[in-house]
Amino acid sequence: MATDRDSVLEAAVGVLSRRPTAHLDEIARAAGISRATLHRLFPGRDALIGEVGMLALRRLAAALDASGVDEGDAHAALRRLIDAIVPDAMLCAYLTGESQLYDDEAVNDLWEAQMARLHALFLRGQQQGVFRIELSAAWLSEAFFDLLAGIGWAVQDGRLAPRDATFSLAELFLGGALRAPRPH
Amino acid sequence: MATDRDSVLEAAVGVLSRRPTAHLDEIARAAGISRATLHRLFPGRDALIGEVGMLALRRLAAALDASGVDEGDAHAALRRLIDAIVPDAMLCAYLTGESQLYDDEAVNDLWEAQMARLHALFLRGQQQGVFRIELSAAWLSEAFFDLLAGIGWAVQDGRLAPRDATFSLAELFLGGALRAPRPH
DNA sequence: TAATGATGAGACATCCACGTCTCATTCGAC
DNA sequence: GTCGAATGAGACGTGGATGTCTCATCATTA
Repeated sequence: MATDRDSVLEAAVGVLSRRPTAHLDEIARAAGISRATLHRLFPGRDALIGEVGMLALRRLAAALDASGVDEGDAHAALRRLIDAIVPDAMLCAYLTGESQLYDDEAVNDLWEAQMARLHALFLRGQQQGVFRIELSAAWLSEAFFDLLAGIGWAVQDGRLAPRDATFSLAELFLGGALRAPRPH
Repeated sequence: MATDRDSVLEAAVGVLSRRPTAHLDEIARAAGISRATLHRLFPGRDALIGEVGMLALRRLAAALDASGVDEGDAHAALRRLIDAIVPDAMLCAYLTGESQLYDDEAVNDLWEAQMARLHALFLRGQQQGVFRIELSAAWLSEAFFDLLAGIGWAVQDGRLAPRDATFSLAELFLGGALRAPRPH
């Protein structure tokens, strides 16, 4: 049973990621609480979805902080970021997939702030000569997030072993993003 | 004004991709027809969404056919496939994002058939020694589709120039998927 | 043990999108 | 020009999810 808000939000992601239009009954059941308690924790459906988005963005921001992407070697920072964020890949997948989140101003602001950090990381990496300059930093940012979301789905659906997640993401993305020949 | 079914379906994708819960009024208006006519063309919302999925899958199948992915050099085939499918990237993006399509049996069957062709392409490429074997063919298939969807979004939202679409997809993905050092 | 707070279960009204219908108008064919 | 089919506009009933409420039960604490 999940009584605290974050536990409920994680349960909500598990349901909403698969069926974005799932009834609140179903979400409440998945969280092990009643619909009444769900309403006591979150005023309504919109609030719940918004809070899920904010949770995902807090996790993303925490991963960006923990991996120190804002300065230093871009290649190493990106590898640290991959290690840090892959456990929350499914949250990020929901973040990109749920277009309803774009209506939430608070979510949007925090989202753009984190994407700006990611964009800056790739731009710095290009200036450092480690990332390819034929591909725009904006595209690298977006593609990274797309693959991260893909990792989340593949793991959740059992098509990819959790053990292989970070490796698969890092090797595929860095293979296409790094300027230097692949180090072997 | 779009009177034929496919034109309506394309207009529907334009709306549904951004707001999957958009009202039928909005879809009809986007297609330039009335809600009554929309109902005459498609029995209901589920049917409409299912037909959108089938349209996307027909386009995908056509691209796979046209690029001849089922035999021959895998690398060249994949490049031909990218050229052929990028114009319909947004349709593919909707295909992966709309989880409701998973409930449609006809969509699911055709979807798995096309994904099997893609999977076979990567497997053959690995056997030919052109694709990396450290990454599973399943993951390569999925990642390719994730990036294809990302291309669709980036172009639609104006973050990527349509001219750069095929290049950005091909360079990033092939850079990570090809076994041989990048040819330059 | 008694009391307070939180939770679960259920009932209830409300709202809104959907599906269906009718009718006037328009377009196209002959 | 006339007829026929197709379309647009609008009204209407319905179903279902949501939000709110009440009440009984349970856990925690004094």
